[in-house]
Amino acid sequence: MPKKQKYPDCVQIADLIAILFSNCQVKESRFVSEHSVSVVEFRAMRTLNEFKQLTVNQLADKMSLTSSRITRIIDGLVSKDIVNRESSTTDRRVYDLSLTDYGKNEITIMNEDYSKIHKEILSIIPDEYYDTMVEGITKLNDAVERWLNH
Amino acid sequence: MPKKQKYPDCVQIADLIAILFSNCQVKESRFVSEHSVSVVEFRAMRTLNEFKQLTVNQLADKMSLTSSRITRIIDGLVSKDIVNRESSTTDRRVYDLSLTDYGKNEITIMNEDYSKIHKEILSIIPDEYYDTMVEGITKLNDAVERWLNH
DNA sequence: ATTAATAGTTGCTAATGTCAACTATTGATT
DNA sequence: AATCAATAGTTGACATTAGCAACTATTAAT
Repeated sequence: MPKKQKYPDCVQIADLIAILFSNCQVKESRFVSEHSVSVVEFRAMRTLNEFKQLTVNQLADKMSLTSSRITRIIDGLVSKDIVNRESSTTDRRVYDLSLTDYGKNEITIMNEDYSKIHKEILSIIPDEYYDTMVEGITKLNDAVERWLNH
Repeated sequence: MPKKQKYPDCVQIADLIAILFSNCQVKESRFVSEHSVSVVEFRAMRTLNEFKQLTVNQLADKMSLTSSRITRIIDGLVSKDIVNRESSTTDRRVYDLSLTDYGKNEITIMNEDYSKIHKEILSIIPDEYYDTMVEGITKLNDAVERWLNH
């Protein structure tokens, strides 16, 4: 049997993704505006919290930004005492970046708040649909990621 | 029976949405880089294509931007002969914005291409999961929208 | 007729981001 | 060991995206 696609145009889903994307942008900026960091700073903090310690280039890679941009972002976070920037002991060209104790505390609070917002957002979805939703979004994300890597 | 939520923390889904959001950003900018417009310009063109004719304030509202920003965006699109900016006949303070024939042609081509990319992205998802995915994303989007409007 | 409100534009500023040139250090080659 | 190439991060110059406040022109209200 020849392969036949059920939904040939994908116009509906393309629109849907575009709208979701735009709404999430508004959501993100509204969230950070209630804390004392910016959208990128929050992203950098989350990344550093996940990987514990990264070099400038590694963080640039994780965040899909240039090392130059990372320098500036980290400058800001160091001045707020959120990030430690220490010269590597094995290679003096390298800087090891990690969260300070204060930074760890801040990101924990923000993550809790971030989850709380999503809990609030998702509270209107009945429990029995939750798995369907997670599955749907996971599939979409897998598909987008695969496309981005060719 | 007291209400009991099945997934109290929403940490997983919050992370998932954050990752999807970031991936979609990369996807959008890669898409527009293959055409001669920017991400916002594409968004403005799509909005004008959907509503046919809008004033500056109406477009600002649809795009969640300030009228000041819209002026600049439209300046660019007018200079590329994509948008018509005509003084309203009923109220001389108002400008009616609409796509030119060239603009309509361009957005049609871009939309086809945009759908093609999503078709490509979604081609790895088996047909039987497609509905689940659309449903999941729709539910998430409804929830985000409801949260944004308090 | 005067005052209020509205629609859009412009100047200024901030945040986000890239690229190219630079410094300092490390690795490779003869 | 000395030189050259590669790598890591920073800095300067610039572009884009965006908001706010002040402004002009027009319309609505008293």
